[in-house]
Amino acid sequence: MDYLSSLNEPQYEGVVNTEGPTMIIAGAGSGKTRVLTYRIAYLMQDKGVDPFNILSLTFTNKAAKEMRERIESVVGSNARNLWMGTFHSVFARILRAEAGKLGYPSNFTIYDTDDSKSLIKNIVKEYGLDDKVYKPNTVLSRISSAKNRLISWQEYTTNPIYKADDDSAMKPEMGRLYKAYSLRCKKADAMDFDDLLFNTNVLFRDHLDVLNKYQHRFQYVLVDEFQDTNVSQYLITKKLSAVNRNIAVVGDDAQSIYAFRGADIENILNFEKDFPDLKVIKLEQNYRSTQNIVNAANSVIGRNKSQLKKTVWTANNDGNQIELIKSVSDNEEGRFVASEIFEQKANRNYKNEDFAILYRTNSQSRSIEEALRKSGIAYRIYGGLSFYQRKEIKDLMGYLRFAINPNDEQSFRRIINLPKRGIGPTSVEKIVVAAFEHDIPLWEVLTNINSFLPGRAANAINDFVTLIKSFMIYVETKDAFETASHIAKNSGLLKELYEDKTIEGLNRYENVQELLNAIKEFVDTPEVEDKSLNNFMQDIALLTDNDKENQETDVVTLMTIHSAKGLEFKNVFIVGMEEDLFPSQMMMSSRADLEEERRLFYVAITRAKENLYFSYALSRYRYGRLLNCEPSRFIEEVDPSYIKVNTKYGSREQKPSSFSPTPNRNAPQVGSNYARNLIANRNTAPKKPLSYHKPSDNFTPSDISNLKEGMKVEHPKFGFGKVHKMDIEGSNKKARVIFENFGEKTLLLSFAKLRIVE
DNA sequence: GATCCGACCCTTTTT
DNA sequence: GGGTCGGATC
Repeated sequence: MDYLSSLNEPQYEGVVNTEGPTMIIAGAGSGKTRVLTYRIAYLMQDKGVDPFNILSLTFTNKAAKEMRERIESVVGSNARNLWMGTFHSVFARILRAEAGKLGYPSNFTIYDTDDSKSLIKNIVKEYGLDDKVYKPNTVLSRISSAKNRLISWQEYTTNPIYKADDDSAMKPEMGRLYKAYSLRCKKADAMDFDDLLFNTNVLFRDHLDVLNKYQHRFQYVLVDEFQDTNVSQYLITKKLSAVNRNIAVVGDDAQSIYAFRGADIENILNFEKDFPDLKVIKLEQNYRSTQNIVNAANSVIGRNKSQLKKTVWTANNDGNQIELIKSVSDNEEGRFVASEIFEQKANRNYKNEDFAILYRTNSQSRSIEEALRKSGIAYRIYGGLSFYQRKEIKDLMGYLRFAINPNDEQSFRRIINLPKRGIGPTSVEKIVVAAFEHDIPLWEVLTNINSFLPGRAANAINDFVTLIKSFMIYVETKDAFETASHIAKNSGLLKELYEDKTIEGLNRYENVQELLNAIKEFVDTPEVEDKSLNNFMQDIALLTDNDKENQETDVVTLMTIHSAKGLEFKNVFIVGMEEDLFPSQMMMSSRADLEEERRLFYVAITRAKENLYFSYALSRYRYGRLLNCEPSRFIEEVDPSYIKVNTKYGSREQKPSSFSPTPNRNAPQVGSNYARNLIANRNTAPKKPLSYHKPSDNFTPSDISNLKEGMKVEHPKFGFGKVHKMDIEGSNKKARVIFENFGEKTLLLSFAKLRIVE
């Protein structure tokens, strides 16, 4: 095969070693995806394996989709028949086929995290427990981690170990909540994300005939990002491949960043125990990044105690040093990043798509976004609030879900009084409790509401039931698009949105239209045989924004480091490199946590192909307050020879001594690398204390698009000054302003905040 | 039961 | 900075 000739030795091994258990330890940028795709292509083309017999599990829908496309480009459209997807989507599909065996209908609802949390909130309230102690997040993560270790609520509530744990955590009711939560999900014919894996394990444990069927179907099993699998996922793959034993796992322990979600690095060790004849292949040559970036990354990850031995190296050029950018504030950080992108595009012919800005938390995107918008740089944000999490979308989805599964408690709560029907929380609570106490489905209570509620409320419910029944007929007889648009209109949702003429209202209306368009597209796809709403809704809860088609291509990418895993960009900015932010304050309590955080840093560094920037700010808005920040310890963890301080940005007063920490906090740092770096980089006199102008009380930036020479202006930092000259370079307008106390400064109009005084 | 307003919490990261 | 929740009021 000609495509095989392009592979190096271990890559080749990874592709053609198809029989028996294989573990591929793949360093960052070592061509992992290539090996995986070629391996599958090789199975199909050279070994004649039917794609229906290959199961390939990835971590994100996006990864699955990309891999399928790449395989398709080698072997053609037959690749569509591969079983390829995330653990959650593949096993949701299997669970729907086998649902009856577990006592679920095949149209069970998948609860997303919001559904789970709000159900927990309801239960905590019903039990009269303190919602400060039993926060939805805390409770859910406890339940989730139990499920991911395959601990059922029955086990949890009978084994005193868990009780003791919860008692000492001052949360003695956790077991009761786990039980109630599970029963309520079951009653609603709903599974949460963890149930999809948990119940697959139950299915394979209790129904050997089913297990047997899939064991024989999946002759070859591949698992990508193996380091991020949890126990529940691992056991599923282990069982599935127990007969044919053709299992290949691919991963990199250095990039394990999902321990918080139950991912267990032990899986790698267990794998060796479970499959003693395991063949281990190491991919160590990095083809992605420059020498400097690879070395910097190695110097970081070398600090972790727990890791598998491997040496990532590259034959690429040395490349440039990492540039360290210091800013006084998060807003300035945004401006610096934006102008660096602007400059690099102009000087080195990069396009927007060659840049990524990575951060630790989604909330950091705002200041960056603002700066990019102001400088006219097209960007796209991944993650954050996903399309399907928007209120108006959830509202419509609530109706769609409820028409398919009228026992879905969460959807019921969402839509019952939307639009207003005069049914308040009291009635809703009565209905839900009645269903539980009489042990009958929610829908049965609703259809016989007169036995449960008195007059006025009952009438409203009856109208609601009639409406839903009319929707159900559509669900049964029409395609997804007809059904959804009918429901959107006749539920009154669309009307309500249409009447809202505010900008946000318009936006919401458009979002609903976008959802309807997506459904239309689904219906119009020739390959889709089952065009029912039911089919459309199947794994919609498993989709995230990141899975959406990218409409614009030449855009700067903004995303969390977590979402960036598996991707690569020519130029990468890691922003917000500050203590308590990255590493996150929540990850500094234990060595294991800090090591995970460091692996995250490693992932971030290794996304870059050509140029890498670290950026930190001395102050930043967090929880609505302006906080002082210190540079991240991670900066000093990179061997200083790979870093240079960027002197283009930052105010002149504090130029070259740049990456000094603010003089406070940990005095014991003296003698650390930190202090040494500091001294090594200090090549000017000690920095002058800052004495910036304090903006006038009435300071509000003026519209400065028509700024003229001779105007008197106020700058929030530099104080008062006079516009000396206007410069225009391309689309870039600059003003040279002579400030009373700071002399001449050149300000980019797109960035500068100036108040025109006269 | 609906609506408005102030108090309070918050922030990891994702299927 | 923003989203949620509870209390006061209609």
